[in-house]
Formats: sequence, C-alpha cells, structure tokens
Amino acid sequence: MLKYQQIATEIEKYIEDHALQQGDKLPVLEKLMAQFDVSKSTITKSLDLLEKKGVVFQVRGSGIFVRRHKRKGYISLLSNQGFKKDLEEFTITTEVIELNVIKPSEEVALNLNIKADDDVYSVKRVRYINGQTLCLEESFYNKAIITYLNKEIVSESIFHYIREGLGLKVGFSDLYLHVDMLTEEEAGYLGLKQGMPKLYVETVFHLTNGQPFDFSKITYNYEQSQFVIQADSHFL
Amino acid sequence: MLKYQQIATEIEKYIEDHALQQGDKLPVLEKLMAQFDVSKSTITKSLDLLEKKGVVFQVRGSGIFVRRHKRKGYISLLSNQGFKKDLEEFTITTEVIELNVIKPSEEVALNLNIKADDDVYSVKRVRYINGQTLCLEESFYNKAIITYLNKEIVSESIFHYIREGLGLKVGFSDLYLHVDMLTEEEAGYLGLKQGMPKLYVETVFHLTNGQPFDFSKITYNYEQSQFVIQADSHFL
DNA sequence: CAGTGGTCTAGACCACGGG
DNA sequence: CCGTGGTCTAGACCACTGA
Repeated sequence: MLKYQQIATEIEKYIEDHALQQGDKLPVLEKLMAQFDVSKSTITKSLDLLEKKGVVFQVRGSGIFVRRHKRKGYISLLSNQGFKKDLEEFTITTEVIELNVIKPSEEVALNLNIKADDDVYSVKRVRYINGQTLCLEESFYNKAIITYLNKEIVSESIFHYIREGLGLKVGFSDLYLHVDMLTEEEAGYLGLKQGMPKLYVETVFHLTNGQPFDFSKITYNYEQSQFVIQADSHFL
Repeated sequence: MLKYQQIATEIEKYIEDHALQQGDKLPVLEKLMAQFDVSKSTITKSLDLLEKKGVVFQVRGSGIFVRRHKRKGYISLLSNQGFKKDLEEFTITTEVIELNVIKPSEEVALNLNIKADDDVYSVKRVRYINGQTLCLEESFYNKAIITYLNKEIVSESIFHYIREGLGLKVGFSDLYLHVDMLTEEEAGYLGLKQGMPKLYVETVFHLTNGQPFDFSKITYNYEQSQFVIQADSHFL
C-alpha cells in the first residue's frame, strides 16, 4: 500500500476512533509531516484524498477540519457500488433470480462496447436491506473480461470477487438516474404496487484502462431509497 | 488563475475544440511538460483535476485518455448546482414565487446551523427547462452571510451573485436524495398530478471555511429528471 | 503580521502495460 | 525491456485567515 493511502487510512481511523465531529481541527501540516515522517506533498496528497472522500475539508490560512454529514440511515450513492461495506448498520442480503450466459441486446452491446455475438453474463438479483426489498438489479458482464461467475459468487459481493478473485482493477463509472413509475414486473419483485414511484439507475463500470465490463440497471424501492452524496466544489 | 487550473482549462478546451472522443489519447506527460513549460507535478495536478471532473482518465504505463459519457440530454447532478452553465443546449428560466426574510423553522435552523431568532432569506422558485417545468425549489440563506438579495438577483443565478457580487467562496455540499410522490401543492406548481413520482433533493451548501449558508429543498418533475454522475473509484 | 495551507520546481526512483 | 504514468522528497515562495 502506498504511503499516502496508508496515512489517509490512519487519519480516517483516528477520526473514527475519537469520534471527531464536523468542524473539529486536525493537527497542522507540520505536525503531521513530523508524525508520519514524510514530506509535505505526501501529507497533502493524503488530505486531498480524504477531502475527495468527504472526510475532511482544508481551509487555507486556517487549518484542516473534519467533515461529517448529519443524518443517519442514508446510503452513500457513490461509495463505489456494492454499498456492501457502507456501514454495518445495514444488513444487505441478496436473492439471485437468474444467472445466464447470453448474447447481448443492442442496448447492452452498446453500453459494454461489444459486438452482438460476444458473450455476456446476465445476472438478475433482488437485494434486501434489513429484510425489506431494496432494489431489483439486472447486470450484464462482458464475459471476455469477467471470465467466470457462479451462483455463489453472485450471491455475495461481485465486486470483491472481481478485484480479489480476478485481480482486475475497477476504474470509473457513469451513472444515469431517472425517476419513474414501477412496471408490474418490477412491482412484483419489490413487493410494491404498479405505478408507484421508483428510482431507476443505469450504471456503466469501467476498468482503470477504460474498458467497460459491467452494465447494470437498478430499480430501487422508493421507501428504502435515501441517498447521500458528499460533493466537492473544487471543480467549477 | 493558477497555473494548473489554467492548463486544465486549456486541455479541456483542446478536447472540446477537436471533438475528441472517449479513448482518444492525449500527448504523453513529457510532451505536455514541454508544451506548457511546467514541471511534472503541475501537469499531473492539472490532469488530476480533469480526472475528477470526468474529462480524462489516466492509465499508468499506457497514457492519458479522453473520457466521455454517451447519452445526450442528461443534466449533471454534481456540476456544482445552478446547472445554469451545463450545456447551452438547455434553456433554463426561473419564476420567482416568493422572496422574504423570515425566522427559520427548526429544520432550517438545524441545517444552516443557526439559532431560532437569526434571519434567513426564504426563496421559492419554479424553474423551467425549454419551457417545461423542471423543478420547484425552496431555498433558505443565512442572512448573516448572504446579506442582501432582491427579486432580480434571485431570478438569475444566485450562485454567480454569491461568488462575484459578494465575493464569497463556495466550498462543499451535502445532497440528500429521496424518491416520493407529489403532494397536491407541488403537483400544482409543476403542472403534474398529485401522487405522481418526484425526485426530492435537499442540499446544504457550505463556504470553503465550512459554514453552511444555503439549505435548499428541490422537487423535480420526473419527466425532465434525467441526471448523470461521472464517478471516480479512486477512493475505495 | 504570524500561522497555516497551497503552489511549483527539479529530480530520483518506482510500477505498470504492452510489445 | 521500453515507454509511460505515479510516488516521494526537500525546499522556495505565495496567499489566505484571523487575532
């Protein structure tokens, strides 16, 4: 693990362990440089990382402060999918409906940037949070990249398997959000009524080298759908 | 303007002007260093910024590539609110319903971190996109920070005024998303029917020094609500 | 104006991708 | 193995905050 990641992890852990609150001040840069015995840029890089994650904010001429959003029970939309590890307050379970190798529809081929006769894994799952239906998820994986899947893997965290099992590096993703009304089929899976609202999210995941490998369509139960995003206005 | 911001802007402009597509390769670091006559770290910082904005992605050992999401007509959820300047494909207009100075409700006081007898500006607006209702927006501004507002300012971009007119620096924001059904009042403003789906977003904006100054509650017309988020898995 | 964070440099060395 | 991006350093100098 890289120095600046290691340091970021330790600082984050420190904030957690000491239950620091929004606005609490961290030691000044010079202190941190001494404490971790690294150069200024390395500390800065750690802090930039934590800032990106929404853990701290830095104020020039003043200090480095803890950032916390109030509100419990919200799921972080961007914590890199498979909200699995968000907070252990949530218990997420998964029911696998389907797992097949198929030829892609035009839509899937387009989003995964593959040809009509390439193979894809098609996975359909319902996910539960604390026993309630959370979402219906239909995912498509480029089989040339995700070479093997089985029911066991798919009922756990697929992303963990992709990283650890297959040794692939997940890069960036594009999320497309809509709000709409549930179809009869979706309502059935989620235990709701047709015509009720839904949050519908399509996501394309890419490897670090830019190759798309996962196209997912997720329909959320609106009753469980409370999301938080910690945004950064550093780019504007 | 700082060097690395300037360079980022130029590179982005270059990509736009030459209509580069996803996967197109940019010159190697050495070339860029020479071209802009800066050190490696400065170029790197520019590219990191562009990566955060979703404009490029960098692959170690290979190169720097243009990132583009397909799909037109989506509004970027995170492009720092007041989607005003997103793409000029959209024409956003604003109708001001209310503009008052009031005492905050408990909810508002909590989110703005002020006392019950502090003053806040309360602004209620309906925003239109290409002539259709886009959203109903109810915003509350800490009057101790946003010292003056009038109907003219409020019918244009408030954030532009905050930055340029008041010289304040906008920092980070917390977004809370829900999906729900329209109340009768909301439906009226949006020209929809009660009980139809809505995307409901509450946002707390902070200055760079961490002070919250704007608490907004936005109800989106689901028919116009297509959002895109370009996420980065650099933190995980 | 002292304290503190941010920018920028020049250069050494490391790690990954792909032929 | 080469080309390429990423990390890390030490230090100079700049810019903002707040007393």
